[in-house]
Amino acid sequence: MRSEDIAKLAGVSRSTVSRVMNNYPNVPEETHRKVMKVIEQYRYEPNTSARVLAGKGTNTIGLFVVSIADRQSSNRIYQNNYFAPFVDAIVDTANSLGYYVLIHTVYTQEDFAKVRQAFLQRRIDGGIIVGTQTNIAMVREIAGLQAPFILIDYDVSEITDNQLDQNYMSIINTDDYAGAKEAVAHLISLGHREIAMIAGRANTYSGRQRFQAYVDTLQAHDIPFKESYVLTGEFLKQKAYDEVKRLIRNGERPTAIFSANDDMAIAAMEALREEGLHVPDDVSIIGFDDVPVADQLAPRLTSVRLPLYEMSKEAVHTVTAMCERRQVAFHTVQFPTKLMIRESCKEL
Amino acid sequence: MRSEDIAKLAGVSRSTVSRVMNNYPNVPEETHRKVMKVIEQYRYEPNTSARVLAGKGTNTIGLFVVSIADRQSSNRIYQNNYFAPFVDAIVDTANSLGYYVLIHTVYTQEDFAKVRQAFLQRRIDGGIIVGTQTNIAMVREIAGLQAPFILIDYDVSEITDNQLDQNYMSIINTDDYAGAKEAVAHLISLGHREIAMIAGRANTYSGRQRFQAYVDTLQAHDIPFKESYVLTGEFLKQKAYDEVKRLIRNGERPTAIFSANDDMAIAAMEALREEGLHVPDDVSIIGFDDVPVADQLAPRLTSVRLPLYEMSKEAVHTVTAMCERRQVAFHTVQFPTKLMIRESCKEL
DNA sequence: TTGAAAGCGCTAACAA
DNA sequence: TTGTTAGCGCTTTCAA
Repeated sequence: MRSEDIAKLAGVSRSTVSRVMNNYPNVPEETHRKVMKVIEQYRYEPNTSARVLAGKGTNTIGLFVVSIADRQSSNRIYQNNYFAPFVDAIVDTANSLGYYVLIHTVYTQEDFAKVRQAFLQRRIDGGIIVGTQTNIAMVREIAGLQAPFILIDYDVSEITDNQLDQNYMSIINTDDYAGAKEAVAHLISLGHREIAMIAGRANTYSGRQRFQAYVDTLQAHDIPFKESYVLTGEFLKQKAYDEVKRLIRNGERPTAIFSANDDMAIAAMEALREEGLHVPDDVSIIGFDDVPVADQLAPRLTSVRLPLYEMSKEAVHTVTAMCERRQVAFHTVQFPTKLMIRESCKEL
Repeated sequence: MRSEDIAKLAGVSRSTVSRVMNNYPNVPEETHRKVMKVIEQYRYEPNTSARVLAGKGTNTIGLFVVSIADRQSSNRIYQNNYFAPFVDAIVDTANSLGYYVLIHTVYTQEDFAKVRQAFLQRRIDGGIIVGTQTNIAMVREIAGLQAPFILIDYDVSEITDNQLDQNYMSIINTDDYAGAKEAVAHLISLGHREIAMIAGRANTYSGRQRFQAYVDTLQAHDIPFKESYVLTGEFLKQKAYDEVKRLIRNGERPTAIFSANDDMAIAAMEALREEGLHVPDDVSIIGFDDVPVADQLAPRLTSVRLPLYEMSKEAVHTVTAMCERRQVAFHTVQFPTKLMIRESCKEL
């Protein structure tokens, strides 16, 4: 069924059908009703490709999830404790605004070609990129596409320093620094001074911020920084697990561990258990992200909550506003975190 | 940059550019190279809408997640322990086959209009629907769209009984009956005879199969069926929690509970704990789905594993094959389940 | 208020 | 082997 068919059935021209479909004001109510009746009767839906080709938007946004896990890893699909709620919230919000969401996962540098393609092939009006590792070349390229996009978790200063075209870009972050500071300060307030950290990837903004806050907060409380207490977890369960095992077997005995994300904290708990150490009696642990399961573990994990839903909503609202030219200025938001105190930390 | 621009730069016609882009055989290597060079230099990507309008496929499949949770529920996004791996696996598989995925969540009857729209507007070449509740009218309507689609978890006999057009349809299930039977038999083999069940929704195929297997297996072992032992959990955490509390407060004391999914099993564990009952010492529990967290709980949850990744792969391969006319026949597959024995069940 | 017609960027049948 | 040309189904300008 094409607009021409509807036009014939309603006794009008294709133009009028189009005007009705697009709610143009210069259609008398009578005509509108007449055409609408046929449209509904035949459940006519205009062909998206045709309307896009004729100049309309796609009403679709791209969601690109840059994953740190291997494509090969067979349990990769179980590693997205962090991303799933994002995807969920973004899809929902977009849907509720009448947008479709084209989703693509990115594992390799070559996969990035796919995000460029999606824009260049005009499959989407705008995009949201989550999980980006520092990659100014990539960001510059996307910025050059002149299509609206949002980066979630990216260093704003890197954009400004490199004088990128900011007209189509926005950045949404959480206040990772403040969140991490609060977490470490919490441990210190419980009497801990031997605090190890399982660090995230240094090539992500959040990874760097959380680590820097750890360093600074120790210093602010006159606690010496120990190199051996810094574990490189890279945000990966397995890495964290191995590092914690190594730490313990080296005879190190921190009384507390601050983990840059919950997945690693969970892996750490497992490693500690296997080494005969009890959480929180022997070692206190704080995670980051407050993934859904944090509250279902034994002991329930103390963690820094990120307002993922609000962030996703903001991302979708911003990108669609940009798509519709309702908003043009470069814009960055930083959402506050919240320390969720549960059972995994003990006062010394 | 349009194909015409490329044509000019390469000194050929648009047709030749098109032939190169589509890997037509009748282009001499020389010409191919010449054109390719310009294409790569300018990073030309053909406009998707134009090629679709000219008769090509969209290279996009729709993924429709029919959710049982409320759109309103603030913690809805945390309720998708089951769907997240599906989405993940489907997106990945599709991406690896060169397909994009358009994802949409469906909460209400009206939302179903969106899946029809996606097809009718020709946004997608085919679709996968997961989480469908029995809704023969809906299935009939989609079948009438003459576009390939896959139903995951749907009663095959309902399709055949209703004589639906099967030319564009396939169904992928797990052997829920066998899985549930194995789970209940496991409890019985541990000496349990007082076995309650938290049932899923009766309007889903898996919900019905799991329940029927419970009934049949009890009977096969001469264990009387007790109406009061059937809790209506509807696959929802909250419902299950409330029902378990009610059961216990009514003074009922089953020694084991078989739950139709893990989310409800987790809720049950919480409810039992609050009632002062210990798992597995006082009550044994088996879940279904084997969600990622099942292995991280305390005690680690015994559960029936579904091969989600394989199912997703199969779904994507089938739907793309149908889109490309490589496969046309109606086709249904049933994947085997596997009982993962962990710590939540005790021998009496 | 409405219709005719041009054009969006591509593919494919046809002709050369 | 290559180019010309006619659509694909819509929106929108222009003219009536």
